Amino acid sequence: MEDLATAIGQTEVPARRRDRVARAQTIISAAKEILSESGFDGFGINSIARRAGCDKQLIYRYFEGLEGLAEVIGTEIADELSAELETFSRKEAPKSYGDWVEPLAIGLLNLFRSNLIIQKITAWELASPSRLTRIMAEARAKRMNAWMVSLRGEMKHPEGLDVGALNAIIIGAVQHLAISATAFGSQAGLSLATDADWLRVEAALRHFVRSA
Amino acid sequence: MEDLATAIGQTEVPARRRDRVARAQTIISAAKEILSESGFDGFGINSIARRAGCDKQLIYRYFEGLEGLAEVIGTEIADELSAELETFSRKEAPKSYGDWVEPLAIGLLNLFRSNLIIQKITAWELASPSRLTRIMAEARAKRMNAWMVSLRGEMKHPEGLDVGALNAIIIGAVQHLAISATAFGSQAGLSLATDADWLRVEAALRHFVRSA
DNA sequence: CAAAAATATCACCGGGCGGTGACTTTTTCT
DNA sequence: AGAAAAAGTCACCGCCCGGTGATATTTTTG
Repeated sequence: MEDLATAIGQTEVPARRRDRVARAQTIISAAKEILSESGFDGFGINSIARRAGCDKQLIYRYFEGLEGLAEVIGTEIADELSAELETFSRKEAPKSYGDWVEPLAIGLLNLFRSNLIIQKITAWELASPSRLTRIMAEARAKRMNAWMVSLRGEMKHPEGLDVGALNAIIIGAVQHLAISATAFGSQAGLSLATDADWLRVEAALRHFVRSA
Repeated sequence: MEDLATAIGQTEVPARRRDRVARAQTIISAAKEILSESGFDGFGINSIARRAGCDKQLIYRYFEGLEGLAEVIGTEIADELSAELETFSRKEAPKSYGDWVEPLAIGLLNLFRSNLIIQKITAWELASPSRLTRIMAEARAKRMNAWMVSLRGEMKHPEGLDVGALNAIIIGAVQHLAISATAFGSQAGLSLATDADWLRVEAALRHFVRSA
């Protein structure tokens, strides 16, 4: 990279031994790792700095403290989330509530299953809401809600169906199952370890939403 | 009370200024309060002793530390839970899956809604499992599972219904909604503050399980 | 090259935590 | 009554936390 710059003849950019953006990224990565592993328990100035291999002072300088760092991570997560949501939102005009909500439910399920950080943020905001959890969850929740209403706007609701309540139930179940699976490997006596287990869940979910 | 004892002529039981069991109960109550309010965040030796108005040493002496205290509280909670579960388990032989699971779902929903401690224990075990959370959740989970299988044994399952998966979904949803309601007052855009809100949830839940 | 600014590190503070030993006061036993 | 045991209090320890000022090192600028 630097070779390119000098070759072009720009103001030389010597391979800096001190690179702020790289450092900042290291810190962000360390914080994300900790968050995935231990949640907000280990999400502290000392712990993050230790894992990033730098002094905690840098976190204050680069991000103006933990809250700033949380904001950065929150928006990063939200961006990744937005991208993922797009991938399973475009189906043709749904014909029924089941048609509409089934891919939504399955998509969310897999999204939550595969994203440990979102699991931790969700779980911690339920167990121990704080400034930090709220900062992180805010951007994410905003995008998810926007996405949902955008989907909802596309279809007409059947008469007599309380779509808001039904969705809250479905989404709640999906979140709970995903979180419980990584925490215990099971939920309410149902093992949630193998792919076969999850296929059962998917089938049951489909059954629920289609028969509604 | 003491008057009665002396009147009868028993070995006099002077109104003790130091009463171990009363003290112990004070400590347990204090711990439960803290648990309801702050979860396992504030569930520490110092904090509990402060709230109970006594020295933390007593917690070590009476309960052999935090873990012992957690065990006592866990079994207390489990006992209360067992009693409550009995109250809505006895319906006549159910004729369908919906018949069987509807009162179960609604009962669990109201039980979780009204029991802050169980909410906190559940939420914390998902967010930050530890020795303490596990100790507390163990007795409770054991009784709940026993109760569920006892119910399950009473009915024959319709063919093609994955009862285990369906139940896991329903129970997960119920738990998540209750916890989310006390934490935010809403879930997935659905307000969960007023009784009317919860009636919507109950109706939607009934709709789900009946149509399954 | 030297001065200035950015970058990074270190040492230290107060405070809360869990945990423990030594102590005083009360109750019970003989 | 006096001794032993139980109940309760106090002071202290080491540890890790978040936070901050002073300092060392590197990079950029003039």
